[in-house]
Amino acid sequence: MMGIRAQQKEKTRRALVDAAFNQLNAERSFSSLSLREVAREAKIAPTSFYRHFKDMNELGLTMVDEGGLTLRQMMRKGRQRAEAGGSVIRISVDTFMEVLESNPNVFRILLHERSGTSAPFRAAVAREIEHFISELAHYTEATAKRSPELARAQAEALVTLVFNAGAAALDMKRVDRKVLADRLVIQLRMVAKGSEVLQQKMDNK
Amino acid sequence: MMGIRAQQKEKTRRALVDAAFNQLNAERSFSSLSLREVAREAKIAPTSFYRHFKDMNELGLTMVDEGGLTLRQMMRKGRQRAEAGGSVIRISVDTFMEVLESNPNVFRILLHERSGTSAPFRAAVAREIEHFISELAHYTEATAKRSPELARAQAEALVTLVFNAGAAALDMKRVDRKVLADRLVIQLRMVAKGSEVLQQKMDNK
DNA sequence: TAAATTAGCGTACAGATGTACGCTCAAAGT
DNA sequence: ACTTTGAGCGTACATCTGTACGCTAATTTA
Repeated sequence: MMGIRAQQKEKTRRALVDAAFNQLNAERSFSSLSLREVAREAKIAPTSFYRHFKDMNELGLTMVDEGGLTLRQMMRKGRQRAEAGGSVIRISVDTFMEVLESNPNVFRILLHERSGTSAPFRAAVAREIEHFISELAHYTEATAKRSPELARAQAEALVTLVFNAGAAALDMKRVDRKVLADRLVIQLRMVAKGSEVLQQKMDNK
Repeated sequence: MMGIRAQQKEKTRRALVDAAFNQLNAERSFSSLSLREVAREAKIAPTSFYRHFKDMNELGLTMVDEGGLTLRQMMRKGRQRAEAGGSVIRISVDTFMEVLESNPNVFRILLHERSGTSAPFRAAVAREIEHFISELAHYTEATAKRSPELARAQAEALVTLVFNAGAAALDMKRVDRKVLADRLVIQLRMVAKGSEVLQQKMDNK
């Protein structure tokens, strides 16, 4: 059990993480946040920040980790829904858009820092997305009988398209997001179909 | 003809733009540059910056415009090469990678600010990339007999995959870039093939 | 030739930033 | 009951930022 002291500390730590997440929006990226701003939002003195994180970088990596968690929860949710039958692609896109909508700032940090300026950040995000890709590749290899190379390329393309659409969707109105999602589904079908054809060509040689 | 005075002014202006481009690298994005840093690099006093640009934002938009120019030159080059025959996809990817390698910082600002925090920047980059997409869609619609909607979705997917690979390639060694380019070609073929199949299905109804 | 324009500079200032240091005082450990 | 620990605070400082203001000197215009 956690002592009173540890509980309070955890609470403040969360306040810091939440404060950082809350300051993110279309016009504000993590790297533009200052330590003092975050501390201010979390209602602690700037210098108290150091009781919890070595620096802003460490806070950021914590946030990316939480993003990874969200991604994995999303995968589980998608898989569950897919079991009930229906178009896997459609279900996945809908699930993605739902999760995106209810955790915009989690995706903001993932999508932005993916091509950000901090190498550790990029690596951390890449690692999380890699999970996604390799799981998808494995799944495709097994169920759709693709060669490992093709499965990998296909998975990568799918994930690229999905995340890219996600970044675009973040600051859209619901209506536009719907259009985007529909087009995304078509694009994913292109990749899936095309991959199938390429695989057939290889098999016939 | 340009007077001595106007010439010198233009020279300094270029020095500022070049200074900004030169400060960009994997660890340094445009938005992290300060007016003073740029002025320092260009060897002028900070306050002289204002003789050329209203603020850093205006400098940045100028840089994005130059990026658009590079993109259009690239398209022209790709088209010329493609006329000589061969795989359009392969030729396009190779051209892209070449241009990327010789103008890394131009692509840095385009690729980074595409998902950056400044709305005007995002709009400017989006406009440049939109050229790309619509030209490609038009081309595909004409030569491969696609419906406008499918051509558009296909072009968007292709461009997304290419630019995404470009962002990843920026900070890779030559060898890794080769692997990436080969995989990109496969992915683009998937999209092209898949689009073809989808179009056929539509036509047969 | 005289007057007007202007690119570039130096000084100056208010505001923000990260963080070092030492204090307090409630909780945990003994 | 005592000592130790440590989360949070306030003060302080050096550094950086954007930019206002006024000057100079060379070019352009009249």
